Amino acid sequence: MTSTLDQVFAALGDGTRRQILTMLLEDDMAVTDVAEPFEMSLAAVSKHLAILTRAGLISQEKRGRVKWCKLEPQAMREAVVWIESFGQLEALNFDAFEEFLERELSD
Amino acid sequence: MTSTLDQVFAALGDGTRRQILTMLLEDDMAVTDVAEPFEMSLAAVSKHLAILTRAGLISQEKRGRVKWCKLEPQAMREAVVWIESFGQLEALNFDAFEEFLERELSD
DNA sequence: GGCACATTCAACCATTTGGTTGACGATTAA
DNA sequence: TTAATCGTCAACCAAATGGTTGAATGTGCC
Repeated sequence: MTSTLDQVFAALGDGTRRQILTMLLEDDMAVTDVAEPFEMSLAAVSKHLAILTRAGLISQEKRGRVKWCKLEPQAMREAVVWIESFGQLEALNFDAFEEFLERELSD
Repeated sequence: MTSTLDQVFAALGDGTRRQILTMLLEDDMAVTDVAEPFEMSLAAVSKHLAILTRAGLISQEKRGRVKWCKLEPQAMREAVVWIESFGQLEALNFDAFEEFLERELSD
């Protein structure tokens, strides 16, 4: 049951990585610049970026010797849909909802 | 930097746990009943429930020898707020909602 | 060419996760 | 009181996380 959803949520489950994503809202950044505000090694930040890349939350493109990190916010979409749909489901009367589903999916 | 947000996102980063949350949408459940559809030991499910409890996504109350699990969906609120800050959450699109339903409720 | 810079790789370490099995304490029911 | 049920605990295992350091690889600059 390893889906993208697994990786997206897991990637978001770390404050350092959420902070990186927030930084990338402003602009694309080189790995070294991403690492600058953190009190950890460059290699550690590089690993965080790999996890974000694997989850599809960022992309990395090498130009010259610099690797640029770019936010890919649509990767969050599936997670948003899950979490938001969850909220909507919760508000529903489940029995009525099942009837609705049967009607809707039976053709 | 371990926040509730860390725990909520990390807890959601596992398909088994998301499925448990979906099951609990319908009604409160005993641990044994939660475990029933899964092909893993009761002890394993018990650990998943502990992780969900630590994240605040469910609560557990023991009555007699049965421990009841109850969804606490407001724990997701902080996560929704965070994720919404990326401006990706437009009005929920119905197609995506249906996709979600088919994924979550098909089996 | 040679040096400095940007980034990753490799090896290591401690902790957490996701699973197992078997024993155990608590509770209910016969 | 004895037996069955509910759920966790303890010990173990393999794999992943989050970090370190030091060496290696590319690339740009003088």
